[in-house]
Amino acid sequence: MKIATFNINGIKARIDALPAWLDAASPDVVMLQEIKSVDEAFPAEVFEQRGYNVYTHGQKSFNGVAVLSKHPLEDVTRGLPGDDSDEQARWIEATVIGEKDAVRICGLYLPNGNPAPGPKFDYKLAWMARLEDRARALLAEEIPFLMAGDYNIIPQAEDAAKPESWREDALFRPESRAAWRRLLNLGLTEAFRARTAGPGHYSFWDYQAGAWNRNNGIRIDHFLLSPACADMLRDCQIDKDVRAGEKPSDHVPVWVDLDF
DNA sequence: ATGGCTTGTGTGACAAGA
Repeated sequence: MKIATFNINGIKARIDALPAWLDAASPDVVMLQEIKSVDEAFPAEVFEQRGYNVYTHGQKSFNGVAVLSKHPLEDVTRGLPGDDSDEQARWIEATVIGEKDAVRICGLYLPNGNPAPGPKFDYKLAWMARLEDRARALLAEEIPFLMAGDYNIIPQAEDAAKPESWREDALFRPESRAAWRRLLNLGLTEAFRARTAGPGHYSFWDYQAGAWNRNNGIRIDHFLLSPACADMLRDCQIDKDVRAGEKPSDHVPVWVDLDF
């Protein structure tokens, strides 16, 4: 089962590039972030024509997440628990039934948090505390699960081409990385680092200042796997070449191949 | 980078992103 995450930076702007990647990569499931669309305006038919079931959790102008799945999903829920006043569309979860097992998949768009310090950074950290609570609850259910998406977290210095320039940034500040480590310390496995060591692996390159041409990137799109899900991991890759395509997103897809 | 680009909104510039 090939499961991908892709921050598309607007479904309207990616209406050619996203189907082109789907046709080339043919993932079974895709978690999308930053659809920047309300549910009614999401062009589901483009993906239904390609055999995908479409589940959206959108909002006007900003944020918005979705799941595309060749297998019908069960028990789809929208919104991260823990704050009924939070109106930002950043979380969707569902169950995928495989041949041997079922896996709970969570698609997330974690707040950027800049400028830090400030209210946006406070919101990021509060959101990460709710994420940790949700991970604990899923662990207690003892079902295999994964949490995938744009975490807006640079885990370590090796995950940035120029780590010194991110030192004060909400993506790399000590408080953000500590919250990330608390997730790992629950017993979750980061899929990419379970298979690939060393620097130079990125999932985002800014549109500005020739960041792509200079390979000035950061790795901020991640998969966290529960222990049972980590046992299913066969592969994890970053589709870097997508960044060189026609009218690309500033993020590229990351995917796992799971045996279930 | 005091943001050099790209989005959405909407038809003006601005807000937001990372």
